[in-house]
Amino acid sequence: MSDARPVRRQERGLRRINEILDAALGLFAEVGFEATSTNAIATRAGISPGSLYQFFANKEAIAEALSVRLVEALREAHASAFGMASVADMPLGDLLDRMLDPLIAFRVANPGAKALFNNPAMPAGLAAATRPLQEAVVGRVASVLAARSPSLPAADRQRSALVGVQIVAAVMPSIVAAEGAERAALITELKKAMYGYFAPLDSPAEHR
Amino acid sequence: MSDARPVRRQERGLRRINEILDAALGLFAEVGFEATSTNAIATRAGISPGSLYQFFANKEAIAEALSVRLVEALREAHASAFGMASVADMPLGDLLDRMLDPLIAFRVANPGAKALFNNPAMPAGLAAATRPLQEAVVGRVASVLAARSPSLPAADRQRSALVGVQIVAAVMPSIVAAEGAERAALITELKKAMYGYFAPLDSPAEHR
DNA sequence: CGAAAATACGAGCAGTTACTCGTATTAGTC
DNA sequence: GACTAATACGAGTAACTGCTCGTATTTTCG
Repeated sequence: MSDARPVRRQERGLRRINEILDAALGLFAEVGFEATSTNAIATRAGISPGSLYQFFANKEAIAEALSVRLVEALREAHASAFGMASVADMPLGDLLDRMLDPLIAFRVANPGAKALFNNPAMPAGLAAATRPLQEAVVGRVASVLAARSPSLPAADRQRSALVGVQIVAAVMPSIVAAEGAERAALITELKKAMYGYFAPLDSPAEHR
Repeated sequence: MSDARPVRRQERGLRRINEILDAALGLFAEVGFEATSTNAIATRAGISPGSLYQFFANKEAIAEALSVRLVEALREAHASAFGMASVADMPLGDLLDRMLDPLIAFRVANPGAKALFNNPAMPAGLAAATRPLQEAVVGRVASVLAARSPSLPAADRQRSALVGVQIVAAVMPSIVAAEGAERAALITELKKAMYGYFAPLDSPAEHR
């Protein structure tokens, strides 16, 4: 109802935006989305509360921007992992390695991402802000599934992708929290679970 | 540091405690733990904020008591489902049905339980309050695993139980949210995932 | 240079939160 | 019936929340 006028950002402003996003990501990692106050974000970013609101309309908008930044980063991580290789022809085990390893590396490197990813107890505002992220991830998995199992009905495919993503999301916090050998063991368990779930759905060429 | 003196509850008090717990469970289901205010719990329970604190030291203590109540209810649900039948000899598919069906029924009937169960984004206070619940559930699964696969090292068994519980916890909200055919389909998916994960660990008598 | 836009500040606002406290009522016990 | 402990009330408190606003500085650009 008021000004929809877009602001012409200068370089300084773009830098600030990134600093704010970094601060928010760190705080989300440490105390979660709800418990992170906008004043705390501003303080960690080294600016005043007023300045923060020069760049973001509200707290939810920060989560949204963060979500966009994460989709982008994840897209790149996966793109480099897949390269030109066709997703349809790979053995399932290799495919899981190629999809999960970058994702795990990403989550280990960005513990704050946890707050943004699909998890069952997401506060209302956050859920709205990260819906595109969730959909991007589930859609990505569904399209891989479509390539490998063209005979699977679309609804089943979508549901399987969702469940697969939820399983990964469920185990990921333990993986990120663990270290060394225990982390490796948990990663193995996750892959076993994913393999056990997807192998029966997979293209006949794959399993025995 | 102050009074550790236990209060001698009268019947009226015990009734109030249950009313408070019911109110809290309902609100947790509707808006989540963090967003539920203690004043709102008191109001729904039909008492004043002051009265609430006659029975619970703080908000976290309410979650704790609720957690205890849920462990109890769940224990009963599972006990009646198992009866005398030995957990060690059952086919894996049957075992999964017997463990998961009552759990799903319980969660559908108690949507508020969602806030109390293991989920990755649990606020700090709630996590502390419900740790016993998590441990009870994981321990239960681990002991079933121990009965069926005695050769599995204890550490592996514990880890597998944890991952199994996390998978269930991850898919459960979707199941509770869905209805009719979609819910049934999601339950099937969950069981497929659990079967795929546990079958390779299971006692040799079981698979093929 | 000079004006407009972008960036910056931080005290402060209205609202909410978990929780307290002084006081009143009710129930159990001798 | 009297004494004590349990239950009940609800206005109040201090802290904190997301966010605003008046004002000041810096940058861009003609």
